[in-house]
Amino acid sequence: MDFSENQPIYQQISDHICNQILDKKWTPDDRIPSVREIAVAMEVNPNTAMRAFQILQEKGILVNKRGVGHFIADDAYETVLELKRIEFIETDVPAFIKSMKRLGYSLSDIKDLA
Amino acid sequence: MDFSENQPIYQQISDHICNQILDKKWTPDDRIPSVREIAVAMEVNPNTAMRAFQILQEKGILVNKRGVGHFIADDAYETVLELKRIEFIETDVPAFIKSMKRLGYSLSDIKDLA
Amino acid sequence: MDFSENQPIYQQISDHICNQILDKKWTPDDRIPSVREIAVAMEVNPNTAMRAFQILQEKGILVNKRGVGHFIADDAYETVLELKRIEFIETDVPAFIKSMKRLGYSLSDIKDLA
Amino acid sequence: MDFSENQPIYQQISDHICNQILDKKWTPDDRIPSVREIAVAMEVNPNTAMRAFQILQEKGILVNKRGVGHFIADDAYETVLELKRIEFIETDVPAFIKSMKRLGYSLSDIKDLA
DNA sequence: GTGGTCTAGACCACC
DNA sequence: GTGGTCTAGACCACA
Repeated sequence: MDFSENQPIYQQISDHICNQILDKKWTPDDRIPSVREIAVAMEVNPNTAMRAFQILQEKGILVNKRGVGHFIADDAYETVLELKRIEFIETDVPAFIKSMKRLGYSLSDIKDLA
Repeated sequence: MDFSENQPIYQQISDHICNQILDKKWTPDDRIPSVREIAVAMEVNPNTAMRAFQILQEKGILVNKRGVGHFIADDAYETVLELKRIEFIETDVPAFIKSMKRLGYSLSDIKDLA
Repeated sequence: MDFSENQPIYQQISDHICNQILDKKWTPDDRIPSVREIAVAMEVNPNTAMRAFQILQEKGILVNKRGVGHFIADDAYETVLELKRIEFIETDVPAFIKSMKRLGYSLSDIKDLA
Repeated sequence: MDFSENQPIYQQISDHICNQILDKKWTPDDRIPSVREIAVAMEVNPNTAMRAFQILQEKGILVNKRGVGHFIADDAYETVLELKRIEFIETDVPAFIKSMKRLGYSLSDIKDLA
């Protein structure tokens, strides 16, 4: 895992976890590697890893059993999908369409590019 | 004009100017409001507004006549269009397609939404 | 039984037991479920359940007959009542009154809510 | 300002700020002392102070102007009041009433104590 | 072993 | 000057 510069690392980590869930690589009740394990694996400070976990916990995507570890929440897939879809539909798509039109492209042009 | 949090303000300003040019609201030889005017109008630090201008000047989109003001360059439209198109094709489109697929949408879904 | 996040689980367990006593659901000489039983029932680490028992034992609310189990002490009800009343009067009530006033409520408002 | 032990410092700080707002000592558009200033004044690490600020920012109680500082949001008073009231009514009051009854007290007893 | 909090100090981008 | 991110390392409570 290597990190881009324009986004805080903790956010990239939490996005990565969301993607794992969307791709069904991690499913409910799976135990996530501990803060320390992730920190070592990603060559990152434990605090940074922790922060990623906390974000997801607040959104109800991860669940924390104290003294035990972090787990994928039961409805994590649905939650992530909904959150990301809302963001996509309400933010990404309009922005994309807007700059597409401004640059003189149409959806069929995009189709050809994809 | 209100600013998003994920992007530096000076970039949002310079993007805004580019968009004005793309939308043909500002055309070559138009005099652009002075740094101070912009700063006041946008409730922004003059340094910030200045920085936006400098970026555009370096790219040849604005030209500066000392003691007079900033003006839209002759080939500003073409320059902006090319720059933005490259960024769009190489960065925005792939990213858009990627998250589109991950969320289970297709281009025809986007068509319906647009 | 589900646990809140702001308090250690062992304390929540021992509070729970105290409440059973106050509500007269458990009375002197009743044998309390074994540590293992409680641990399984509450989906908790046996160490955690054990710790709850020890606290109550130190306060003279439970008594331990080795090899047999834990039992409610003779004067458990009185002991619990006194301990909890002190805490209530000296800590809970002042804190409650303070935030009540800050939020613009009076005791008669509370009466209506209750 | 001295801190209790049972609660994280960053939470006590953010509660303190909320109380300042409830008590109308800080009003909308007031600039809050910078992270560093607070850190020095409270003899706390800047990171800890920062965390308190972020919590309030997420709740819309503080607003951050980048490179400038943190400010009390326009509707901070209403927001805080509502948040705290909900917590009070839905959590604190029922818990208080419950243990009050369990300990054999009534609201008129509380009145005498207050 | 786990998470959680806190410190100290550095570095950066932004205004 | 401001906030924001990150590291390194310590310490603690909890299970």
